[in-house]
Amino acid sequence: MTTVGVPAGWPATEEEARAVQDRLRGRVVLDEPGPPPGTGRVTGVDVAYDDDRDLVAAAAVVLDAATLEVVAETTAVGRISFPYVPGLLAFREIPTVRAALDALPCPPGLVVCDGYGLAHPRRFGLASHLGVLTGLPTIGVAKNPFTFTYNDPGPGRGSAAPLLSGTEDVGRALRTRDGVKPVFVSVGHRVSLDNALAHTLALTPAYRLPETTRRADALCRRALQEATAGAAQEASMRQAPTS
DNA sequence: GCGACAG
DNA sequence: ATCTTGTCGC
Repeated sequence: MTTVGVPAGWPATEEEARAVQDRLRGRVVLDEPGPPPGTGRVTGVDVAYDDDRDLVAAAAVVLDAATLEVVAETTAVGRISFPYVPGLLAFREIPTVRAALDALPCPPGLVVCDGYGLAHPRRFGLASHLGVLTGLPTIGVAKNPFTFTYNDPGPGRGSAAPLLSGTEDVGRALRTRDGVKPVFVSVGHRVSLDNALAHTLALTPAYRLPETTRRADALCRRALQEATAGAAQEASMRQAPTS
């Protein structure tokens, strides 16, 4: 487990954060297809919070894209770097997620984020931001439609419908399991939408959510609990050093 | 101005 | 995200 602080120069206000998004937005690469689904590695990243203790834990789990078996996994714990503000999620998640990615013993391949990429008020969501900062191919798979609209996809797995920001097409509502609520897929960095959808389907042979996010979610929760337990133990040591 | 709003 | 028990169903 890695420990991280808030990076120097990290935005402290919403205004600064929006300015960063406007400045970095132009660096997103949208004209690359990205790695072919089912080959190489796919990495899930996710974060869990304890706002009261000002703790955040991130996990990165690398899967073999063909077998979906775990190849490597890391965690990182740090201080919360930004409040939750819709549209500014990346500033809350990225420092710890990057630390977890940096700690991996192997290249992550495609990174699957829990949230959005292009589908964002300024077209620069978490997946876009993480991709630009790391140079890695990224996609976003979100559980909720955020502020976007869509028509229900057909009932079968694989059915998809446009995710719309007004009249602008920013991603897809994708049914990953028969008769189950869709997930919301958008491109991040260096991956086409078709490839993002294919990867998402390849990662959902059994559940609504990609195996990558399921694994990363479980791991970061565990890491947060261990960090929380560690903090509690240190506190009791200070009160009763012999216990 | 008010409400909604990824995690 | 997180607080939280049981419960219906395959």
